[in-house]
Amino acid sequence: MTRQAGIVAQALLVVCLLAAGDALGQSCPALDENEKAALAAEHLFGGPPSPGAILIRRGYVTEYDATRRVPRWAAWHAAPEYLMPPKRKGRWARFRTDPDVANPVRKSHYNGLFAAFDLARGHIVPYFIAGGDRDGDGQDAEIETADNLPVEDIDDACTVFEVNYMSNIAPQLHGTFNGAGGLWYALETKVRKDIVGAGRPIHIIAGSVFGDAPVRKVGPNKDIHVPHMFYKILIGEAGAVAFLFTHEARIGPKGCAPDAALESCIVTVGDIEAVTGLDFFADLGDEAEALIEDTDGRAVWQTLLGQ
DNA sequence: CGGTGGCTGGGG
DNA sequence: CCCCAGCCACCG
Repeated sequence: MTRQAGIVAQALLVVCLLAAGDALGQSCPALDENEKAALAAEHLFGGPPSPGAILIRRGYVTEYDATRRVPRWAAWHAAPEYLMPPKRKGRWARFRTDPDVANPVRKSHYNGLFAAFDLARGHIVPYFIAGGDRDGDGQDAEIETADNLPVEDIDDACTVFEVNYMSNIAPQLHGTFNGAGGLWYALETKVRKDIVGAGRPIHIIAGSVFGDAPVRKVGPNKDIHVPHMFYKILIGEAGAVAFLFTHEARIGPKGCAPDAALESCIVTVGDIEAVTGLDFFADLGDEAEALIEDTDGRAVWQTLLGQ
């Protein structure tokens, strides 16, 4: 190949990769109604916390806030068999445009935010629960055979792709929140290693909080809203424990500062409802709902940790 | 897509 | 101590 041809080939490669950078996740088989019902039943503990339209995925269920362009909440079942997703590299690492929302956020919309504001593409439903044989055909998204050849199950690959949809992403401060050393990372790590990884499956609901304070809006159209706070609720057999974290601003009287100890971020489910307007676990019925919402979060936390 | 890099915390 | 894991970023 001549030098000129080499330059042309290189340019073409770059163009193709730039186009692929905003790729759609469009190759996944659609879920039928029976599959959707089963997935909602698995992931959505106690019913949806709001009456809005929900998106049902293989690994989670979510309500996307199309106005603020971030997830409002997401709910998922975190089980030990889901802790083995393919290594997060190559196509498994790619953020994907959600084909199921209108005017979707694209990966490129976050370009430059990290350098300018330390805002990263933060997963609400984490990558590490995207594994497992979700469709029960005996094959995961990617396994190694005896011949050391990777074998792929497209349905389970879609679990991974859907976790990487940009509709599962919110702008999160990397250094002080989402990255190593941040409270969001610290809680995810505890869940992955010390709760689910220790053999105790749980249900999780997490989401964003917006209140009466100035909202930072980012992206090319300045329409991606940076949440004021984030919350996460863990539900186990002993009850629920809720965490409320300040991100850009504290809304209401609760919620810990970025440099607080993780345990000091524990609040009640009612505190999350007060600041979000959501109603969790409504399908349980008043008695069971009150029971799970009135449990001592700190005691539940210790139980989940096996202590 | 592969390669490389920064950051922090945990472990040998 | 260094090295690795898990968050990410950016480059061609």
